[in-house]
Amino acid sequence: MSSAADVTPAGRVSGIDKIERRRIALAESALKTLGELGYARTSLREIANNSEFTHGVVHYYFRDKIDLISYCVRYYKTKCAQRYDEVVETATTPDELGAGFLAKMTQTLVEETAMHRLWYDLRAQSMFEEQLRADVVAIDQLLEEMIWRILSRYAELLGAKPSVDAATAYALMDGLFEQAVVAFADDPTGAPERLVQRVGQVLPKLITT
Amino acid sequence: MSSAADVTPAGRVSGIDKIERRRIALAESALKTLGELGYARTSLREIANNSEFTHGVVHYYFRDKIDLISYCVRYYKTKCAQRYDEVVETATTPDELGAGFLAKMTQTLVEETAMHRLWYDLRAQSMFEEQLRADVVAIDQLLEEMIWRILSRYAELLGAKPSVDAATAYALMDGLFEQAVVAFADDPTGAPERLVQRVGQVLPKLITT
DNA sequence: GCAAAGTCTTGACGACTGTCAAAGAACGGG
DNA sequence: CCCGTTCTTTGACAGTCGTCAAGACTTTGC
Repeated sequence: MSSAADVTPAGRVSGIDKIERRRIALAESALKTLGELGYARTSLREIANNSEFTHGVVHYYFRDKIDLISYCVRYYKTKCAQRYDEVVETATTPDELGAGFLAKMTQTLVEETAMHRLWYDLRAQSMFEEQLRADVVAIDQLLEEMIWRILSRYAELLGAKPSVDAATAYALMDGLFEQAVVAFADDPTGAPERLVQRVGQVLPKLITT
Repeated sequence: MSSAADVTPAGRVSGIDKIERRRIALAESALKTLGELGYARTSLREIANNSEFTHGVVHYYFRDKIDLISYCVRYYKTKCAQRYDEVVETATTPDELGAGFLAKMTQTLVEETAMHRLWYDLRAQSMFEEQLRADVVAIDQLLEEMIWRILSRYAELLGAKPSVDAATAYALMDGLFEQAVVAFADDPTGAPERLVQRVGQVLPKLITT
């Protein structure tokens, strides 16, 4: 498992980078705990216990709990942004793009279940805690753009055009994905296959030839 | 404001009914607080404070916190089940059904924002707390059937058939609605209109003439 | 009208939370 | 090597949480 807190080849890190690396290391550890327990049940002490640090260190690098969570969310954002970009860039046929998209979708559903659970949790929490709202909105925007890149490229390869706007397309795909995440949490059996079947059902309806 | 704990005209209530009425009154009060604060920030004392009862009463009628929340969820379920049934039964043309559906959808978005926020919160929590899972799954099932009644009736009035299965249709509609609820929580301006526009965009694509 | 059952209030408990401050360790420049 | 800065540990704080129990009040059955 690679850590983002690796030192440079020179063995030294500049001061500002060092504290940034600590923050990243803490965020990664916190995300692991958050994904396991959810926002409500995760305490700073629990985060510290599941890491190599003590609970005092957390407060040395983050002003308070919201600051930490907020940082985690922003850090997480950078990871899921370009998850599908490779598929979009390499696919040369509609089928290839569709298959690649579905494959990546089920892969992330299975391999990063905890992160997705956490995302839907945090999005719900943002409706009650306005301090989370800005970060959540930003991630939603990012995901919407990602879906739009896929859909418009898919239409382009078919010599067609998307028949819905970006926000609608994202809401539809997200609805299917969240359903799969909830179902997967309840019983992993068959959830990925059902997701593939349903997305495959819907995707052709979102373009006009 | 009518309470579900009204006494019968005779002024007496049977023993079993009385405790059931208390539970309902407590659940309604709890739902108000839950919708305002969300699952994580709602304590039993807060529920009691926002009601006419003391915190001891809560524990007299409910074994523990999960028992109360679970009861609230089941109680809430019965209210949203037949929300759209009237529209389905009275509409005689596709446009009438579509318009009625959209009108009810935006109405409940605006008037019952808190309840919807709570629902998406609880569904997310159910992925971490398995005690909530059964109730959440039951409600999801109910909502899926509701959407299916609308869509299949809509298709019927058009002399057509739905082009997606019930689970897919529900996931799509739910994705659009959740997007609207989140957007509405952030900024109520225009969210209902955007929801109408998007659902109107999608609905025709879910049937094959 | 009295005893028994049911209902409610009050106060307490142990555990947990976020936050902070003071003491200690590690480190780097002089 | 030593001293000042940076980092870390530890322990404590005030508050809140869910839970429970002992007693007071109310209703019911006879």
